[in-house]
Amino acid sequence: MPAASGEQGVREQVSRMDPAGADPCCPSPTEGEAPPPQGLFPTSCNMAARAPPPRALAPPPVPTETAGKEQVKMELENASLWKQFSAVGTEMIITKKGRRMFPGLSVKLSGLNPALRYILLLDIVPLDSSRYRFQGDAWQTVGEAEARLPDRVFIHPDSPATGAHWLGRSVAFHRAKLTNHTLDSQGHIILHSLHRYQPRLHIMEARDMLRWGGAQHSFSFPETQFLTVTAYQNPRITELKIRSNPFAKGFREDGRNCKK
DNA sequence: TCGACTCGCACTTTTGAATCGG
DNA sequence: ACCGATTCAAAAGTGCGAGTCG
Repeated sequence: MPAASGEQGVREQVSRMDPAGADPCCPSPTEGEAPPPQGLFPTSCNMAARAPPPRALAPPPVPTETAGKEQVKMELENASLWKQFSAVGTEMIITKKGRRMFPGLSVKLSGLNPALRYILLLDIVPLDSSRYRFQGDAWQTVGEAEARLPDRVFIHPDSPATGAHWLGRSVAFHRAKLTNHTLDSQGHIILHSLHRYQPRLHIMEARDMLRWGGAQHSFSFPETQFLTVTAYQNPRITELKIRSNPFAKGFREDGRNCKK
């Protein structure tokens, strides 16, 4: 299946950590996108104020002299599935214990330096400042969004790995979990229910897990935007999920658990 | 009263340890 | 002793529906 081209449906921002500049743990918002209310990574104060998730670290920067000379590209592998959901209005269940995303984010990378090491990150940012409700047959805004929660990132379990490792294989973030538990200690990404979000993927040069720095590439795919819910609102989304998700096989018409 | 949320259920897939044979 | 393939049980991931909460 041909994946979406690097130019189609992909927005990339490339930024560079300034070794001697502003707070390296909180890079200023990248250009070309509405600046999120908070930086990509929590401030050290934020990190100290809450229990750190197992793989969500705020490492010190590493000055690097090697910038990506070739253009780094990221393609969404399962873009067609995402587009099916997006056409209906993607909903993601969030639970207290954490729920995986479906569809999951699966991408292919190109343009990385095979010899350099990289860390791949996923974070999810609010799309707007509204709260939503499913009324009639559509989502409508019903008021102001709740206060933004502390940012958390999901670090791909293979990180850090060389460019050679990431190139030519599909990189899946299906283990990332979403929760509505504001005091979550499992490192899941905390979101508000009934809000709209945009997942973002980041590639960072790194020598190891504790020394990040150098060029940073950020990508977002419009078709991966979603609304968070604690129970599906749109029956068409339920139908699509049951049809597409192997774990929900039991609810298909030929399954024993299907409702008549 | 109503909408949002939680929890347990029955089902499926995934994962990893144990076992077996070459 | 080692390694790869197979088996199997436990863990994890699904949506549903009833019950709870504010």
